[in-house]
Amino acid sequence: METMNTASAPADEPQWLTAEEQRVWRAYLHATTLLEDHLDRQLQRDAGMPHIYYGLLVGLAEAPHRRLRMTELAMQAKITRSRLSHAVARLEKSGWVRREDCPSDKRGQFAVLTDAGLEVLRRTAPGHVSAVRQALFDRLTPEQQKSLGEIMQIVAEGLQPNEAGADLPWLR
Amino acid sequence: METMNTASAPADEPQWLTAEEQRVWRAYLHATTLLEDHLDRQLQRDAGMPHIYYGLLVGLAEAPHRRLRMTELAMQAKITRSRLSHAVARLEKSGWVRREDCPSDKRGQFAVLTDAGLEVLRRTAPGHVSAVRQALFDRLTPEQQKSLGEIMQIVAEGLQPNEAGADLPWLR
DNA sequence: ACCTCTTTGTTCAAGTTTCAAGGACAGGCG
DNA sequence: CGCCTGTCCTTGAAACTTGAACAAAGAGGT
Repeated sequence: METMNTASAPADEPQWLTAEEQRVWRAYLHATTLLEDHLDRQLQRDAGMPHIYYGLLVGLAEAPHRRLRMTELAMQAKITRSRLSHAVARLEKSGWVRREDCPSDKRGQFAVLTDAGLEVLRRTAPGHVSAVRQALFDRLTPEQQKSLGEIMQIVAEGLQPNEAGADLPWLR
Repeated sequence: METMNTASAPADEPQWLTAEEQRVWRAYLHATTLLEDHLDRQLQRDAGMPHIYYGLLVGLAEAPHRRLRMTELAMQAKITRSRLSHAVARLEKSGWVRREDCPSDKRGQFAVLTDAGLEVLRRTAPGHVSAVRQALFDRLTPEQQKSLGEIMQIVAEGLQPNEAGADLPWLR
């Protein structure tokens, strides 16, 4: 719990955000929560499921044979296996996903997108894409889009549990 | 989905995201969910509350007399009044916030940051700021930080029902 | 005063997420 | 084989979120 700052900041003083950094951080928080809420409501209304569940169906739709091992699906969606377990149970109840045993590993389960699941995607994808466009891409210049992609790529890599050579000094 | 259109902008065909846009969008989704999870866990561990609750305390700490009307606090945090009601109930149970009646409007309630609440903030803010730095600012160039701020500002404004000291003539 | 519409904040029920715990299998090693 | 140890996934309870419905009080108009 000690800070090891020695250079520009006093040893035990935290490095507060500058005024400019605060503006950026708040804008980030506002934009991300507003957008997430917006898309959640859009999908709940039009597809009957929250945004993250929709993302699961998309992940399955793009996978070979429309199926993925639970762990793979969880990693792709950046959620815990526990959360995925509950989510798939719900999607199964809705008839959009079905579970299948893995023949080669008896612990394993496949999540498989059903025809009904694919149909839901087909029906709701245009509206969702449109919502994303309206909220994000339509408002940004090509340069901003490019910049956003780079920035988010960097941030995501930095937080990936077991990737990238992030051996930064672990000061807190 | 197959049915691909050949023209650039057919009237009734959805405008799918380009490959580049998809990359940006996925990077955005991954980065934001990873960062949100990361900060949620950091604060749950160090402060005993989720990120959004922490934001409520910060909002109160910065308000005059460390107090805000429920609706104002909800707007500032970009959450519904219902959610805020539950959150404040929980924060009250933890002793970090207290409710007070509004004298001028008998329906109204103030959420007031207690001394214990301020103390929690004082104790945990450095660690949180540090976490934000490590995950975000330390990884971006000054130009990227600036760009991120602009982009998020635009997105937030686009989704805000209506804000910014806007006294615009609203045609009804 | 009266009536109506809006605002404020809460509550209920249903749904979702988290964390800790656990069952079942796989892989390696003596 | 028997015994670890790690991986895969599920479960249950508690915490959190959501949307609709609600009571109470303000705000205006007539």
